[in-house]
Amino acid sequence: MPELPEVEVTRRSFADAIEGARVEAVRLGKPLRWPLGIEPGALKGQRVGQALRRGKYLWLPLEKGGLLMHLGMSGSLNFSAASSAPGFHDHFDLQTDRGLLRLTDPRRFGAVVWSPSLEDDPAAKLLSTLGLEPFDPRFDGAHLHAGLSGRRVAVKLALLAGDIVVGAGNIYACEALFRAGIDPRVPAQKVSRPRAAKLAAAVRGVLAQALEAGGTTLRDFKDAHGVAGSFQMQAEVYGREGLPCLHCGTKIKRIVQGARSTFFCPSCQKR
DNA sequence: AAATCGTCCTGGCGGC
DNA sequence: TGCCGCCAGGACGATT
Repeated sequence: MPELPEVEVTRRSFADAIEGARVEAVRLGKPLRWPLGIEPGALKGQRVGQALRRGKYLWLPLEKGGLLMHLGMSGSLNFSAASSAPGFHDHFDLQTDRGLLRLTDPRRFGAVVWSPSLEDDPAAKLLSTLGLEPFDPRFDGAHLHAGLSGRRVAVKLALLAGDIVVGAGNIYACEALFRAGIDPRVPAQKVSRPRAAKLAAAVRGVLAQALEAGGTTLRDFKDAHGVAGSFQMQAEVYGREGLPCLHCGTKIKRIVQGARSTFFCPSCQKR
């Protein structure tokens, strides 16, 4: 599932190659999460700018507005000089004079939405609830602690909500909580200031490490050149139910929080 | 305001 | 072996 590292790895893998390209054609496949919001033909002839990332969204600027893209659960973007016939799960093609940018997304939770700018709807609305970027210097223990305060939900769910800090989805939230030694079930408001600082550092650390590993590839994820990530090899708790904790040997436990699996070590992670 | 729940979708897997 | 049913999972939008 593309989380921040996967989206950033994707961005880096095609941003330079596509910048300055001119749109030649747009092809839509099956409907994605939201409609494109503009007549595809209207994009023709426009130059592509520098791709940006905000949270798990990508913003591909065009001369008039731009495209806000989300990879959803199973999406990946591919950019190749040679164009090819679309496959069954290819639902958005941006043909340019430098190559074809294609969104492949079997589950179609992803989206490509045209917006007149990042400051106008629909992009502004979609981005308005997002918390700080994890590598923003303002994201620290104080910020995280303030964000967690007054919330009775489990700290794991507060992290996943993305309104305090963006980018940590299910895998990295589990990993960060393990690194910080915090039980994922602890009510958010019960996380002390020092532990919040530890957790903030853990979130940054795990996302940075995943970025270096090219992201996590469980099934579908590939960067824009088809390269898979390898962070799944370094995960300490995610997907390791029943296996011994790499630190203490206790069996890793799996519970369900907010209809999602949480993996944690009952010994290393305290309330 | 915060929390909960429904919703979207389909490959893959467990069960029989 | 083949079919069926269930589930994961990001995040919005509605509801309580």
